Amino acid sequence: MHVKGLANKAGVRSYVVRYYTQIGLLTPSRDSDNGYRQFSTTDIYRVRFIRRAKLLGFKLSDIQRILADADAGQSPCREVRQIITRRANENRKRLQELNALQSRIESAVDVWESMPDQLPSHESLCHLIDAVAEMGGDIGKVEL
Amino acid sequence: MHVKGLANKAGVRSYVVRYYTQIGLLTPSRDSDNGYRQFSTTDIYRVRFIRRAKLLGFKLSDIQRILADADAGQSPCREVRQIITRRANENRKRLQELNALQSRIESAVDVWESMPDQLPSHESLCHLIDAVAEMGGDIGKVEL
DNA sequence: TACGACCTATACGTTGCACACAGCTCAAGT
DNA sequence: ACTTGAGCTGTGTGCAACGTATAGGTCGTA
Repeated sequence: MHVKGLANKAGVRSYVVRYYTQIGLLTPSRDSDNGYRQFSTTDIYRVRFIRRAKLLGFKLSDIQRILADADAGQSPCREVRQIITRRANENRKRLQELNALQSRIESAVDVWESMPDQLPSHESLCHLIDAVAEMGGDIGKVEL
Repeated sequence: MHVKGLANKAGVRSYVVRYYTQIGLLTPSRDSDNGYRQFSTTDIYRVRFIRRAKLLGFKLSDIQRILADADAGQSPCREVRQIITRRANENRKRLQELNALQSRIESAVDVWESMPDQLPSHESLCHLIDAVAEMGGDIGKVEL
């Protein structure tokens, strides 16, 4: 099985398979004829496992550690429990931030409905955005 | 004013100033003595504006367009309205996804409380993760 | 054997920083 | 005047997880 074959059976795109190979999540042999990556049927389970783990919010680097345990014949479940607990907390915080962002956006849209467009002045590049800045919060790290 | 000066007055780190310069959000001249980036006081407003816009979920590429309008003496507000409306919808979708993810995670943690760790078998690399896979959903694109 | 659809490989672009490293500047101390 | 040394500067590289651009290889059919 080559790249496309595995990709189809696992439900991902070809470049995903190549990327996972590149970072060591998959370790195919090479077809001696043409040098193509040669995958086994267990790689199908492996890729599906990776996607399921990502569904739960695991990062690929997490998954790498988990798979390393499994490959070594050890139960990765303890590792899994640790990671998922940490990730759950991170996500909770992230969700709060995003919810706050969305609130800011939606109230901004509301406010702007009734405001006219205006040319930029010296200290205000766009009063629409400055208007929201009044609504509080310092300018810390923001992520989308 | 050099990099650190602007960074302090605008409330960001030095490398942020350098990055914004690199992508063209800031266009300092160069100190003829030593080649350092030379900023003006209006750059302080500019950086603060950028941070406020980011607070509202604008991407730096959005901001670039907005600032280009403002630099050309045109009101960027129409552009702003368009972008923010689009972004609001995107964020709404993203929030739904993240909420769903968090639900999956938390119920997974609950389920796992009562499950024992287990060695990986042929078709199951980690039954803790496989257990959640049963709970539905295909393996589409997932983002953290 | 020639064609062309499809596959492959590598390499680079994306976003918004964060950091490593080496060199430069400037004030204080001797 | 000279030497520290802290702190600043510049460039360059790395990160996550792909997506894409490009050039070339392979295989079935005619």
